[in-house]
Amino acid sequence: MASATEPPPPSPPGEQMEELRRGPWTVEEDLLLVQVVAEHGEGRWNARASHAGLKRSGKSCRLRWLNYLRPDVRRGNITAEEQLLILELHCRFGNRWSKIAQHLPGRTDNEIKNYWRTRVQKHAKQLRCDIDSKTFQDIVRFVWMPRLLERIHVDHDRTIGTSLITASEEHSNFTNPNSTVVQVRGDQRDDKVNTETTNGDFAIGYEEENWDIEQDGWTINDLLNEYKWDIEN
DNA sequence: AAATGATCCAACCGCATTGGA
DNA sequence: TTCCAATGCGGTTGGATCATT
Repeated sequence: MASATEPPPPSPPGEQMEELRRGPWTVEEDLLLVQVVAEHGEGRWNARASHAGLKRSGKSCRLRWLNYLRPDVRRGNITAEEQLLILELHCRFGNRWSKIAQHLPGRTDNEIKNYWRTRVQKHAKQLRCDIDSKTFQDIVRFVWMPRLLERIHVDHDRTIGTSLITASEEHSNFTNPNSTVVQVRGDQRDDKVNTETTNGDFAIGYEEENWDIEQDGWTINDLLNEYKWDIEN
């Protein structure tokens, strides 16, 4: 936390009264913050802010550091593995974002929260069910999570180059060799979802998914019942 | 090409908790 | 024990960007 060489106490009264800056951070501000944290470490954010000459609240500095400037912060798309972990952990911890973030190195609570709100809640909305409902929890458990597992499996095979079959074949065989259910679902969804790419692979990306199940004549119960039946047999 | 709507995400806000004086 | 500043956390907002019409 605080280093031996502490910055001087907060600025004089005149300066304290100065209006604090808000909104997006500039490159210059980022550099100042990085520099002051490198010199004095994290914590005591109000002192750090004034020491660096930043017209920002300590709170704002802390948030900027933790969510953006920290060297170990991981940026870019949430991977299938991470998605799966988030779904699992959310089952266990609920909206305890910081708790969930502890299990995803480099990901911030803010990022996970945003992921949940934008992607997961969107699906609940599309399915016209409450995100906290048993129905949606079942969909997550029995449909979404198996599909993520499947995707991880496919990606893994593709990466190590041992799979000679196409992802589309894999897609229908993985969860249950006797099952065609997942494949049927995939085929029935929007073109954007499981579009076959030029190399014959399936783009099963979550980002492209669009669960217009009811639009395709499938109700939530149809989906759950059939999928439950399928995994039980 | 312009207008409009949808989506994403950085940043803010308010409340709760912690820890030191 | 009480007070208060710092910190942590979850919810919310607003602007930028992308997609669609």
